[in-house]
This record gives sequence, structure tokens and C-alpha cells, in this order.
Amino acid sequence: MARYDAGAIEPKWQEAWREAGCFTATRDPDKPKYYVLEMFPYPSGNLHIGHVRNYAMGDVVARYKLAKGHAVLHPMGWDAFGLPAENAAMERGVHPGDWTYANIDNMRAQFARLGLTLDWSREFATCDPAYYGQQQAMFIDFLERGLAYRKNAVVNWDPVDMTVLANEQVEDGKGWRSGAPVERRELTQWFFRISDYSDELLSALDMLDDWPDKVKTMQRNWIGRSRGLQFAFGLEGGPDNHDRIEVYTTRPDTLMGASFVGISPDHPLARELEKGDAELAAFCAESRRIGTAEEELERAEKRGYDTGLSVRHPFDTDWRLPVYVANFILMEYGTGAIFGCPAHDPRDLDFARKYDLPVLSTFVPLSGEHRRPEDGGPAYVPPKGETVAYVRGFAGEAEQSGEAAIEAAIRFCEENGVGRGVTKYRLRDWGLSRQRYWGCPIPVVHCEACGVVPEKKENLPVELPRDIDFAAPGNPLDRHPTWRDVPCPSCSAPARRETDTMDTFVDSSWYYARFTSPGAATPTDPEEAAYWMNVDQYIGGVEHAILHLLYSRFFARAMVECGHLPGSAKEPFAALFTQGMVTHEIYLTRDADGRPVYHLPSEVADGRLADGTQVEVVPSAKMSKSKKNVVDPVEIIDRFGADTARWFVLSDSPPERDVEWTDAGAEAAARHLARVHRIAEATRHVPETGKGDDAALRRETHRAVHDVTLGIESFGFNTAVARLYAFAAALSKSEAGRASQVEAARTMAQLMAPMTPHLSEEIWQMLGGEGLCATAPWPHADPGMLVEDELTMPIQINGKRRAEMKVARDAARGDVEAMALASDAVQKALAGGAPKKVIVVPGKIVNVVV
RNA sequence: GCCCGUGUGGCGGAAUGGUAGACGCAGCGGAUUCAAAAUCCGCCGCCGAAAGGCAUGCCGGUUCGAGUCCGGCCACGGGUACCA
Repeated sequence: MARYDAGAIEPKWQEAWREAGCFTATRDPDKPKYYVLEMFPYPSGNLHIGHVRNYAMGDVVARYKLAKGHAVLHPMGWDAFGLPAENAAMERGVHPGDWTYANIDNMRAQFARLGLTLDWSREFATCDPAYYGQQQAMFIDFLERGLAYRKNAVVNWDPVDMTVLANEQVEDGKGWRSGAPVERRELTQWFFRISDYSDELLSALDMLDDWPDKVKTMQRNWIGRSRGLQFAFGLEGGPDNHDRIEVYTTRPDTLMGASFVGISPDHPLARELEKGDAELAAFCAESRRIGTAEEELERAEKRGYDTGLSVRHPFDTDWRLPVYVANFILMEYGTGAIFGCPAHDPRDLDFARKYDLPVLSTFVPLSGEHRRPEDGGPAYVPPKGETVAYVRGFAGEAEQSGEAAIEAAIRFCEENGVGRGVTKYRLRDWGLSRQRYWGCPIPVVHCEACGVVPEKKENLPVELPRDIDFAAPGNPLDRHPTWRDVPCPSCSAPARRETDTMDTFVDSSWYYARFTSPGAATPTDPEEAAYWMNVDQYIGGVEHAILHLLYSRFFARAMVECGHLPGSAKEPFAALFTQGMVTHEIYLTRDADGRPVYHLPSEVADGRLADGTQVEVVPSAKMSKSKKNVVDPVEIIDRFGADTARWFVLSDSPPERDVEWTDAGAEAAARHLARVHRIAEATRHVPETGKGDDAALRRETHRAVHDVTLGIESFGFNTAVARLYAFAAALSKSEAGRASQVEAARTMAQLMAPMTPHLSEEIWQMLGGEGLCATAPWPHADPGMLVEDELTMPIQINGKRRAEMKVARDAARGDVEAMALASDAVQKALAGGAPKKVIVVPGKIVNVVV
């Protein structure tokens, strides 16, 4: 009997699929189309186990849809621009392009071993000039439509390395390489007008029925529509041209609780004042040392500087509020100025207590104990829908909800000429400029006479120069001897290229559309896009819930406007599944400066390095190359085969949940696949006539078909796998005749095929299946075979299970109740009395209340 | 800090508001074997002699019935706009 030998059979069937060309996406008018896409990988150099999980899930869906008779598009490519390639260039002196393409070659070979249904004829990398040239063409379209523009924005600046730092490259306010304190610096940068689409991106979420609620909620909160009041405080004694401070508040009902006004260190007033106030200038400089990351800003100690100026309260010209410059207010949010209401905002309360500012409650709870903030209690922030009593109200009822009070306050203010009600969004425009080499060049030229001029489309792609120097700090494109020098596309005078490149999120915001026609001479081929879009099932990590998915939704809309996508593709991802991450422990030691040095799992044994150094262990962390906690799936494939790797990552954990990688379990998966092979093989040798449980086995088979199908359709891969374990056990114990057993084993192979395609082909062939298992139609469960004649019902007494009974499937409710009441357990509990209540849930349970 | 999740045996987990712990791992016992590997069979939440009681992060609520719904906490994970 042939043993299961994954190493031998897997390449054989991969070759058979390739020869049959069964995974090449082909438009077919007789079939429904199905586009399944997993988020494409960054070519770090190696697949990690999280990739295997991601692509195994997509492959299950693709194989299932193929078997269900769809024309399937399942493409793969590379999200190939980005920081790590530049880091490799700086650390090892390799060219970012060489490094990236070598990584791609390596990963493509690793992909091949997984036996995925990918259509490699559509492969591309975002760093291919053919791809980013089309991206540049679209940038020009966006520019012409006013969707792209320039404005000033702050970046993290490393004054020693003379370079812009990503937030990730800032550690404790210092540059990761130089260790120098990071400064905020203002640069002119390119932006996309995503905020113009705030309302549209928000309201369209309601149509996305097949997106997880949590992702929609996160996007809603991110876009952050708010209704509030915009008004100005009159400023007394300010510098010239500063006689008012414009603020926006979502809680105008708390205006009578205002105790100070805070402005950003980057507010024009602060900028003006610091010219004549060295102490303030020092304070602002210190504040600007906090990085640009929201988290850092919010966590930093809240500090303020009293400008000595004051503003008049809009309702009472005698009431003065002090004006502070505060380090936690960002110029980019709202108007860069706020009024503080300490009684109803924990941040403002901290601030007020620190600087000894008044605290005034404007409302209190209707009932119950309440320690007011002015008496040392915490800031009182009830949900806006809750009705409260206004003790310092000025509009609406004495008792009303926050919502009602806000509307009343806005009305009152508008009627009295104090500001106006406005709707604002938290969502900011998308800054896409990067001062880096390894990205898509922004295709514009700066001309002294003509200003900013888009490159002519016939000159695209604007290719990155090959000869660059990473030895000196800063952006290599800036320092390149000739690359910047071009004639102006408009007047032909000598001019300079833009040296900013695009955020890599731009690359990943439209790749799904490019897959529909990867070779087209325009960004998309309208006919192909119309056929294949939208992505029917998108699968990827939940860490992309906001940025990537929101940017893609914006980009699809912009592409529709420019004619690159049909109007029906505004929402490019019809269904979304966010898989959990595969996590793994991180091992680290500290260098002389206390900075972490990471170690591979293979370098660590029993919590120590080879030289005996104790390592720190961070449990359950996201896998990342930089943290060196990546698990190598190639090792597992070498030992057990791809089917085992696939089976293993799909079993046990629910797909949406994080899973901590452990070595235990892979062997169990391999053992089970060998067992399945043995069971299938054995069915050929059982007697033609069995001991008469053919019907039972057939019922079991149909039940398995039903359950596994449901599992796959609902992304319950772990339960589908569990069901297949049970089916294998049932088949191995069956004493049915040969024909029934062979039939059952072949069906088992088909049901397993989305997860373990190679093994399934092997069994399919062994048991005389027609053609390839991969293209065989999915089995159908006969509903008549799924029901039992008799079932076991539990009997509860006062909600606790006390007994059970067997009843006919179609037993009448009254009969069931009578049987339950007659049972020993119930008789004993009743002790001759009558039950208070009897609840019968047909087919489920009986509960007797005594 | 803010937004969003998650929390069930020794471990991964199962369970349309209806028998908590399916299935797998580990462990224990047995069969087979000269022996081992492999394979097969069985046991396996905690306390208790039993009856029974206790158990789904913690506290409270709704319900005939709560792992599941609601409120408040705690812990962990993701995101936080220049990591991808």
C-alpha cells in the first residue's frame, strides 16, 4: 500500500493544474464571475506563517467557487515600494530595486509550493515602471480635477541625519539612527482631497452589508462627523490683526462652563506672540519637539503657557477668560484653538487643576449621588443621549439631553449673532508626499515661469534613476546630479522635477483594479474592469481596517470620476473578511543605550542566547520582520508538505481571531492527512457487500457535505475542519459496502480539496474520480438525508438540566410536555405539586419551573 | 489618551438566548509488538464517597433559561493619519 508522501505528490499535482491551465482567469459568458483577492504582500524576502494563513483562506474560497462553477479571478502581486528597501540599502549597500526583486523571486518560489489557485499571468509589482507609470497618469488626472493640491504640513525632522522620519522611526522623541531629538518641521507637500468625500465615504458604509461591523464602526469614527458651533472670542490687547480667536466646539451647551481658551503652538497668534516673548518661544519650541503622531501628542503631559491675554465671553462682556498656548492642540484639527470646559472634559479638568483655573458645572445628573468636579469629583461626561439637569444652561429646557441642549445652544447662538452651527469631519486630507527614493515619483515639474506643471503623459513613466547614493543623508533624488533637471513640459525652459515620491498607500489603493487588465496601456481596460470588478471577496489583516481600506474607497471614487472604473465600482470591495493575525513571542536584549536588539526564535533556547544571555520575552506580538519574530513556513512545508501547512493554519482558531503560533499541532495535522490517505486507500479493499449500514454512511456523507459547505461559506474554516475530522472517523468505523465507502471517501476528498488540494487530487485519482478534483463540481447535500427521526431533548428544572428523553422528531408539543412532566426527575421535583410554568421549545428543550 | 476588538478545561477552541467544553493538542490507561516506532481502542473542567454543588476575566442587570443581550470594571491585542 502506497504511503502518503507529500513531497512526491504535491509537485506532481501542481504541474497537472498548470498544464490544465485551470486557474487562469478567463471571461466566460456562461458562468457567473467571482473575484477573490487577498491583500498583496510586501516583499520582505520570505513568506511568513501569517501570509500562509491569509492565502490559504483565499484559496479555500477560490477553489470552492471554482467547484461551484464560477469564472474565478484570483491574482497575486507585490506591494513593493517602501521603507525597508531603503533600510536594506543603507545597512547593506544593496540597491533597493535589486533587494526588492530578489525578495520577490524568492517569495514567488515559496508561493509556488503552497499549491494556490493563483493566476500568475497577471502578476505585477508596484515598483514596476509599467505599474507606477499608470499611477502617475492617474495622479495627473486627479491634479487636473483638483483632487490633488499642495499645502504646508509638518513632518518629523531629524536634525542630525537631515532627513524626514516616519513615525515608526521616532523612538521616545528621538531619531532611531541618530538618537537626536526630533523636531517638527513644516514642508510644502502634496495632498489628495479625501476630505471632500467625507460625507460620501461615511454614508456609503451603510450599503456595505458584507463588511464586518467593527470595520464600519472604525471607519465611521475615523471620518468623525460632528455637529457643533463655530464662533469667535473677542481678544483684548492682542497684537495687530489679532482681535479674535476662532474656535469650534461640539459642546456649545457647556459655554457657561468655559474657563480658558487654548491655542496651538502653531496657531498664527502664538507664532506672532513668540516673536516678542522668549519664554513663550521656548515653550513653543519644546512643544514642537513632540512628534507628529496623534498617540504621542495625546499621551504627552498636558502643558500650557499663560499668554497674559484674555478674551471676552460671548454672553457676558465683563467675563474674561485667559488665553493659554497648550501643547496638546494641533493646528491641523479644527481651528487650532479651543475653549476649555473642565467640568465636562477630563483633559480640560487636568489642565484647569494644574493651572488653577475655575471649574464650573453646567449640568448635573437628574438623580443619584454626584460629586461635582468643582468639589473634587471627576469630569462629568454622560452619553449625549442622556437627560441631565442644566444648572448653568442658557438655551432649551432645564432638563434635557445633551443632544437637545447642543441643538438649542446652536439655535440660540445663531439668533444672537454668536457664531453658526457647522458640521465638521475629523478626517483630514491625505498627505501623500514622501521625501524618499523608493516610491513612485510624483510626475510634476517646477518651472520658474510656469510654476507647478504636470509632466506630459507621453513622457510617462517618470522613472526612478538607477544610480543613487545612500551614503549621504536625506532624499537621494534631491542629491542626484542630473535627474532633477528637465525641460518644462509647458515652456521648455530648464526646470526641476519634483523629488517627492508617493506614499505607498497610493500604490495599494488601486492594484485590485489593475489586476483586471495588468497589461493595459491605460490604468485599466474599461471592458475588463466592467467584467471583473468588484472584488467579490477581499481578505486581509484587520490592521488595515482604516487607512488602506478608506484610501482604496476614496481612490475608487476618484477613478470613477476620471473614467478609469465604471460607476458601479465606487465601492470596490463587495465583501470584506478581516483575518486575525498570527502572533508570536518576541525575544529581545538591550544594547548599551538600552535600545532593544531583537533575536530570531532559532537563536533562543530556554530563554537564553547561545552565550547564555537572558532574553526578555514579549508574548503574543504581531509578527514583523524588524522584531524578528517571524515563523518560517518553508520549514514546515519541507517537513510535512503544503497540505499540512494549509490544513494546520485553517484548523483550530477561528479565522477572524488572532492565533499564537506554536509548533505543536503541525504534526497532528500531518498525522491526520496520512490517516485520511490510509482510510481512502482502505475503502478500495473492503468487501463489496458490507454489514448493512450503507444508508447510515450515506446520511453521514450528506451531513458532512452540508456542514462543510456551510462552514466554508461562513468563513468557519476551523469548524469545517473539525467536521471533516469527525467524518473521517465515521468513515473509518463504517462497515458499509465497497461502493458506498468509495463514494464517501471520494466525497471526503472533495470536501477537503479547498484546504488540502494535493492530497485530494491523489485520493480522487486513486478512487476513479473523473478528471481533476479541482474542477469537479461541488457535491450537493440532499436535504432529505439531513434529518433524524428521533432526537434527544434535555429536560430542565428551573433552568438547570436534570434529565433527558428521546422524542420523535415531529412529536406534538403537548405530548412532549406530558412526557417531560411524567419523567422521574420532574416528578421528584414537583413532589406532588403542580408546575408553575412549562416551556417547550420544539426540537430543543423543555424547561419546567416549579 | 482616544477609537475598535478579544477574554470559555493544562493548551487551541465548539456552542441561531436552549444539554457549556464539539473537534484537535497535551496527558493518562489499554491493545498490537521480542522491543520500539507507527497504528488502533478508551479516559480526560473543578470539588465531592455519593447525592449533588461550582464553573465561560470581574461586579451587577434583563430572562422560564445568559458564554451569548444590557450597564460598569479589569487584562490583553489592533489602529492612531510617514511601518506595511
